[in-house]
Amino acid sequence: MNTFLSYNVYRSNCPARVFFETLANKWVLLLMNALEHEPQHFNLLKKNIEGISPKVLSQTLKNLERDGFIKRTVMDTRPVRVEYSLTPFGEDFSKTTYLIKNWAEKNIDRVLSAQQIYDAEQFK
Amino acid sequence: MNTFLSYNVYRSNCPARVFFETLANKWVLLLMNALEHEPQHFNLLKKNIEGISPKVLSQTLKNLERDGFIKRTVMDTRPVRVEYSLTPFGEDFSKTTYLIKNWAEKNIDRVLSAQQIYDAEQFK
DNA sequence: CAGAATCCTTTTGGATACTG
DNA sequence: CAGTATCCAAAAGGATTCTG
Repeated sequence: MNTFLSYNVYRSNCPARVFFETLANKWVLLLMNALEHEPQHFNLLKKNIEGISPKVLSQTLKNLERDGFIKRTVMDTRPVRVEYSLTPFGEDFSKTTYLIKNWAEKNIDRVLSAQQIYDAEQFK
Repeated sequence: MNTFLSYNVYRSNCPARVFFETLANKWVLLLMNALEHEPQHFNLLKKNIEGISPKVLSQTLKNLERDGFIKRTVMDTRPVRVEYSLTPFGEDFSKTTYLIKNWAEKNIDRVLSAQQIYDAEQFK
């Protein structure tokens, strides 16, 4: 069945690598975080995640649904409303994505000053 | 100085968002993990991270050095050897990147079966 | 060995208009 | 409202060759 003794993201055609590459995407990570603990509708997500186009939002949601992270619920209203929420599996993963988001927000100041120092050094 | 009351990755021109987008990259994440606890030379990294080209490896290393994650040490030998290692700041971040890598390797089986179920459902 | 340079392919994404 | 479709621009990446 599976020819890999164990999964390894460093191997270019390991399934874990392929999957890992789909996760290493800004829209995926932002979306997972945006949905943490609060289901949202399509247009709300589009508004909350600044800069995402309907096309990209749509395809990213579809992929995450396929991977089992997101549940798509069509509301029986006119006009139709569609609610996106995390599955328990998605909730689990979002704990990890949150850490990256959080780390970035917490450490950006330090990165910015490292960049300034580096750039000044190059200029000399 | 800084016009942002607080950093927020959901705002498209917040510095934290810009930085976050540089992190949401497969080569960055793989590289950070590859260097965890073991400094390596250029060609060793190239060998260990399957599929990375010298061009991409070089530019990714340079960016990570600029951000303060990586230290580049030129060895005084012939021919020259260059050692890449994580800074303490990089070590800290690598703890987070490790969690993603680890999560992917641990949960890939579940994702693969979710995909199969989803695809079968679409086919009906 | 470490990496720069070049050129070219592929992927990703953005804008916009349109539909059930 | 929740998308899809189209077309196009931009960015990322790959292969290869070359040099100090």
